[in-house]
Amino acid sequence: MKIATYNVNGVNGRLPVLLRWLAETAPDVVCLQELKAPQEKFPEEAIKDAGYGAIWQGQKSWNGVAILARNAQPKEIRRGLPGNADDEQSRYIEAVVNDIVIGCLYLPNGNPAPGPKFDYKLQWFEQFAKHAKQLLKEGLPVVLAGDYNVIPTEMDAYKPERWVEDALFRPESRAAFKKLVAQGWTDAIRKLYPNETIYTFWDYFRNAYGRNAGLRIDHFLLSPQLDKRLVAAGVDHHVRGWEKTSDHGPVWIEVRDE
DNA sequence: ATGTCCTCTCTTAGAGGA
Repeated sequence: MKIATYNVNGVNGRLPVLLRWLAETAPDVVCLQELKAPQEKFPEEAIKDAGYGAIWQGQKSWNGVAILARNAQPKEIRRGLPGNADDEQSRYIEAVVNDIVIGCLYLPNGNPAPGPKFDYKLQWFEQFAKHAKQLLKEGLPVVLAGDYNVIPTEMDAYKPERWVEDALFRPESRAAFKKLVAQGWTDAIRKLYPNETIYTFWDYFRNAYGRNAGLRIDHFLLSPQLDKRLVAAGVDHHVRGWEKTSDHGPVWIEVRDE
């Protein structure tokens, strides 16, 4: 079973790219972020015609998350984080597909830092970590997939020294990610590729993709019950080279069926 | 500082966000 995450950067603006990638790689589950579309403008029909059931939480202009399942309907567990009821930003949605709990997240960017946006990032992170801990306690196969907006280590940035003041790489962000993983999660990409340079995002500026000046900020965290089933992972980085493409590439893992 | 590209609006240019 192949599970993917993809920050599409506008689900309608990128629809041809999304559909082309779905047809080419046929992932079983897809977590999408940055829909940038209100609830009623999600391209439900086109995605259904491509063979995918979907649940989504939209928002005008910004954010927005969705879970797609091939030839199936994701069974929704929740939208929004528990304890975050007054959060107006659509950043989390959770469903069960094939007995696997799929948490799809779009963690706040947090720039400029320091400032209120960075405070919001850290507060959201804390709420998310609290929920993640609860999920671990349930002992189920769980994947938390999405755009974490965190560069975990120096290995994960083309020029880490350029990012030290940035909300994606500040010590507080890295520490929050590290603390989350330490609850008992496995960073799937890093587990399978402990020493390789792997990027999931390339800025639109300065030909970043052409120079492979990227960042690794889209992650899969696996609970122990899913980690033991992990067989492969990768980045469909060629998609980042397509016309009218997102600044992120799709990232995927493959897990054994049980 | 800059670069690019998305979406929305007091819309066809500019603002805000990433």
